[in-house]
Amino acid sequence: MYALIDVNNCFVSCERLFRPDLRNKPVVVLSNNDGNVVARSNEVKALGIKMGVPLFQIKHLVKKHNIHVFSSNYELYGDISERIMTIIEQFSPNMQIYSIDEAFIGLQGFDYFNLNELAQKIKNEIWKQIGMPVCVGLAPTKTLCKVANRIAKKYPQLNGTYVIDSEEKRIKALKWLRVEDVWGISSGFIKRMEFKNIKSAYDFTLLDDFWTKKHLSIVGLKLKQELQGTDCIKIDDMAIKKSIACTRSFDVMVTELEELKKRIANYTAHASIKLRKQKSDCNSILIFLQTNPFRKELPQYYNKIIITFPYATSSSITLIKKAIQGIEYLYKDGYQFKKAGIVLMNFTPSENKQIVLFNEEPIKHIPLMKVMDRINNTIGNNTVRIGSQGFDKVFKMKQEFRSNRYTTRFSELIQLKV
DNA sequence: TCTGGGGTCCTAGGACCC
DNA sequence: TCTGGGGTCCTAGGACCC
Repeated sequence: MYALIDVNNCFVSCERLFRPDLRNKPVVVLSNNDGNVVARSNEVKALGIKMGVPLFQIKHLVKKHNIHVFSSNYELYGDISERIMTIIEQFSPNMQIYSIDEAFIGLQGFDYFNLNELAQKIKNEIWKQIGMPVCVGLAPTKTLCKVANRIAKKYPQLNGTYVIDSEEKRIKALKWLRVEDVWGISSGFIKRMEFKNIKSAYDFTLLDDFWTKKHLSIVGLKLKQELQGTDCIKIDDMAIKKSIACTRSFDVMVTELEELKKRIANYTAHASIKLRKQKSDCNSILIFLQTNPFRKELPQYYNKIIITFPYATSSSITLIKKAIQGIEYLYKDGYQFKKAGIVLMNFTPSENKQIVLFNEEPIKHIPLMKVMDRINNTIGNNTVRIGSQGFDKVFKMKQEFRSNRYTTRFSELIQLKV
């Protein structure tokens, strides 16, 4: 058996933690630049406001229903998430953090436990220690856990937990769930199944294996078997990432290359810190640049380049140099740019670094980065930086409605003192 | 006027090999 | 005029997730 612990309306619940007066009131949290709705309270869901709609399209509803609006505050959400994960970790040595608000744990060896009691205990512990509401779904496969969790969320009388531990419960749950709500089934798959007249998740499990594999690939077949109760997706320690990205839409249109270079340098610095934190090096970086696709009346441009180097590095200096080469190559005069970003790729562990004969990177970068990270960790982000990052506010964003950094202000305070 | 960010996995096809 | 068979590895792009 596995358990899936999933925070209810995560970002909204984080905001409510420090604004208890907003419980039972309609609340939304927005994406960067206050663009789209990325989290909704139950009250907002009930109004029919969909995930991902742009704020400007629902301005009238915000006013009419007195919806409380927050800009995203990822520092806060990340910190709350970490605390929740620490509690979950205590229930099983076998854990996979799936996203900022979800984690699976493996329950091998829990045969003699009352699983529903265990689920309640996890839920109550997180509520008691942190004040965040979660639902817990238990089942023999991860995909069925997702189903169980959905049921736990949907029916309040279950008190936030549900266990699928019999064939009857499995079939009942799958007949209840619409196929488009199955984890891993999206519009592409639905389209390919159109003529099969499949309505429920249960209908999906009746498909022929051969047909499923042929049209929905191994992914679809695994999904089907998972729903049938065969464990196909193992717990996977996702602690080491395979790529690290930093991309941003700009608060304003940018036309100058110098401005783009500065922004790209900051994105790269940000990503390289994450890279060093997980003790990886990379040997390629993708850089992209694009205009605003919503402004169809303006000339459009999108381009990307992948720069690969014959050695692996995590040096901000080297990576920023490559990123700037990339943006210089991509830049075109006469366009108004709205978005840019970088992705670090092809990781190797730092400790068994391959020695390269013609490495162009000075060996001094390694201790230098260590010192830089240590200073920035203790005194505050960006206290020491690479010259090309400039000295402007680092990630300029429209954030009209941001809450306080309630839990992570420590470094800011020290910075003020300095 | 205003439209997010960060990931994973799979596959087809190209470029090689003998 | 006729032109084989069987592999591996890599990569870009697609599809999916939260």
